[in-house]
Amino acid sequence: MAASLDTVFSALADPTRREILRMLLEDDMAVTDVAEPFEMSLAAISKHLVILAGAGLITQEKRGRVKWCKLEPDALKAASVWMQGFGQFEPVNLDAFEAFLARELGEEASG
Amino acid sequence: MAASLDTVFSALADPTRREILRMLLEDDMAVTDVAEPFEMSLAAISKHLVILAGAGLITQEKRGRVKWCKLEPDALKAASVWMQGFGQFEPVNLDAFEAFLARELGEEASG
DNA sequence: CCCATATTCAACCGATCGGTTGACGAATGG
DNA sequence: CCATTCGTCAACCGATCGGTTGAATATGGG
Repeated sequence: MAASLDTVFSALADPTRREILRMLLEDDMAVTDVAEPFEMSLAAISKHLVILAGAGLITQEKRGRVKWCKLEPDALKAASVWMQGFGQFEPVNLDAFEAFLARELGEEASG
Repeated sequence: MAASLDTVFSALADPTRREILRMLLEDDMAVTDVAEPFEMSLAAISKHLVILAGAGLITQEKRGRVKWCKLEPDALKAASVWMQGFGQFEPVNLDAFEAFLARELGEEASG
């Protein structure tokens, strides 16, 4: 479950895989539907999905013939925390602070 | 300067390079000193440093014979922002909020 | 000047990566 | 039952990766 920083960062290093994550942000998808917009084989996409699952960034559940892919954003947490360790060098980081507040408060207001 | 997400994430995917960044968090270092704690050749470390510089995560400045390596934490910003796009799925993320506040306020208090 | 130090370059190596293709297995439905 | 759809497996390919070694290129100091 808790994948290493190695696997998470290397999973994120490929633009196809990042695009897949972005697509899954909107909704869960079947493997075939994930592959559709890409100009590469289904097998290639299937491999990318295995790598994303190995990094914990998605989970896959088979229902009938169809394997559904679901984003698991929590897997980014360890990587994010690691990166935050370097943020202390930024003078105040007001931008990030405001973005953070806007997101949290916006969520509270609308949820 | 502004490196791609590809180069940043793949630079971060290697544990040796992450350890180098961690070392540079404490202070600027010469190439030879960066290499010292690792059980691999100087040339290998030199290559790692080139990759980190290519990703914008460090800069290197030659003074005399010695090439100094300096952390550039801002290079993590784009990657961090990209990752934050997935954070909205986390219910409230109080942990991150508190960590953020602690860091920012702690800096203000001690600075 | 000459030698030591600091770092990179160049060639090489085996392993992994990202892709292909074709065969295969598993579930669906007329 | 049989054709079809969904997805993976296996073998293969060229390219890139992470490492080595040895030579080359500065630079500094006595």
